[in-house]
Amino acid sequence: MGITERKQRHKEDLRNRILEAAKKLFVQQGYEATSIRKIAKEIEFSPTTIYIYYKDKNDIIYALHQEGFNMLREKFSTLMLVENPFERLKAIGKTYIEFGRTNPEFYEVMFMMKEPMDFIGNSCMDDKWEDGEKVFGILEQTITECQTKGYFTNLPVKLVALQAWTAVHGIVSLYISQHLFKLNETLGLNYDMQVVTDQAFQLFSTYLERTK
Amino acid sequence: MGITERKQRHKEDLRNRILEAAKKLFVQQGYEATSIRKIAKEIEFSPTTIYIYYKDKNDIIYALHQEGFNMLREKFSTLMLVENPFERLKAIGKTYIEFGRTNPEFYEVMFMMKEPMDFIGNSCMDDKWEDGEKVFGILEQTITECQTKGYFTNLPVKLVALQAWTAVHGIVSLYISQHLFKLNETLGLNYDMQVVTDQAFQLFSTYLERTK
DNA sequence: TTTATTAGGTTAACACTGTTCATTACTTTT
DNA sequence: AAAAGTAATGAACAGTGTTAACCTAATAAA
Repeated sequence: MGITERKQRHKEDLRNRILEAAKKLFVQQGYEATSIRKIAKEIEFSPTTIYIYYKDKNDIIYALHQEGFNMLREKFSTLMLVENPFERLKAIGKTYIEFGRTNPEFYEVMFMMKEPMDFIGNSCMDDKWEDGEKVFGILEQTITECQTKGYFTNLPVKLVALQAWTAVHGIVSLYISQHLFKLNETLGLNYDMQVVTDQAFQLFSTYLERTK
Repeated sequence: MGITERKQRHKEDLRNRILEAAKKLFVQQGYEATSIRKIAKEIEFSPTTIYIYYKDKNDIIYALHQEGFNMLREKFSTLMLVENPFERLKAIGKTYIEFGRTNPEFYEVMFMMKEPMDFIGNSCMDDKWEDGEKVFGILEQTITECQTKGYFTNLPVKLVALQAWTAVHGIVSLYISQHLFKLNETLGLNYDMQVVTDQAFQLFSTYLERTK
C-alpha cells in the first residue's frame, strides 16, 4: 500500500501547506486581513480546496491557536529548570509578556479572540480547552511549590494561579490593543512601551513577594 | 433664521438616530454583526446617508466608545463620595468589573478593540485619548489619597494606577473573551463566572492591602 | 475488461461586507 | 429666473466566508 500511503502523506502535506500559508499571512497582516482567497492564492489552489482540509476559517485559526500554545509551552518547559519556585514564577511571567510582545498575532488568537473558544464549543471533539489547561498546569505547579517556600499561604492554588494569569494578561492585552501606548502618549510621558510593561509586571511581582 | 435652525436640529437629530440605531444593533448583536446596511435599514435611510454623518464605521464605533466612557465616568464619579480612599479604590475596581460584565459590548469597544485607538490616531483632532485620560485621572487621584493613608509608599502613582488598571482589565477581558469560562469548564470546577471574577479581584485587593 | 464508485479539485454563485461615485431632488442665494 | 449648494440615493467596486454542482482521474467492483 505504498501508493495510498504516499497519497495520504500528500494530503497531510497540503493540510500543512495551507496552515503555513495561513500563518505567513496571519503574522504579516493579522487575522482580519487573512482571507481564505488569499491563503488559496498563496498555495496556488482554489479557495474551495481549503474547505476540504479545514471545516471553516475558525478551524484554521484554531490550528494557529494550537501552534501558538505549542510555542509558549516549549518556552515554559525550559523554565522548569529554574529551581527556586518564586524565581520560576517570575520567569514565567516575564516569558509570557515577552511572548505576547514578540508574537502579538499569536497572542491575540490564543488569549484575546472569541472565535477559537467558540470553535472548541462547537467542534465535535470534547469541548475541553486542553491547550489552556496544560499551560495553566505549569503555573499551578509552580505556585504550589511557592507555597512550600512560604508564599501564598492559606490561599487556594487555582485562585492564585488564575489571578496571576489575569494580571499578566491585562498587561499584554492592553499593550497589543494599543491602549497602553495611547494612554502613555496622552499623559505626555512618552516612555518606551517595553519599559512600561516591564515595570507594571515588576510592581505586580513585589505584591506577590509580600505574601511571604 | 428659524428654518435653518430647525434644519440644523434635524441634522443633529439624524446623527443621533444613526448612533442610537448603531448602539441598539451593537448591544444586541455585537460589532462584527452590526453593518452599515443594517443601521441604515433600522433608521430607514440609505446606507450612503450614514457616510454624510459619520466618516466611516470606525467613526461610529468611536462614538460608542465615547458613550461607554461617559457611562463609566458617571459610575466612577458617584464613588468619589466614598471617603476612605482605599475603600474607594476597591469600589472603583468592583464597579469597573461590574461594568464590563454587564456591558460587554461597550467594554470591548472601550478597552479591547484596536479600531477606536486607530481612529484617535488617524482623526484630524489632537490624537489624545481624552476619555481614557479622564477615567485614569480618577484612579490616580484615589491612589494618591491612598498614599496619605500609608498605602503604596515609595511607589510612583502613575505606575500603581496603571498596574491596577491592567490587573482588573485582565479579569474582565478574559471573562468577556470566554477564556475564563472555558478554563473553568476544562478544570472541571464549574464555578459561577461572577464568583470567579469577584474572587480574583478580592485576591488582588489583598495584595494591595499588604502595601500598607 | 468494462463499469461503477469515490475522492480531489474547481467553477460559479449566494449573500453578505465597507465604501465611493455619479445623479437626483430640493432649497437657498445671487 | 439662474446659479450654487446641500441632502439623499441607486448603482457599482472590490472584497468577504461559504456552499452546491460539476468535472476529472484514480480506484474498486462487476
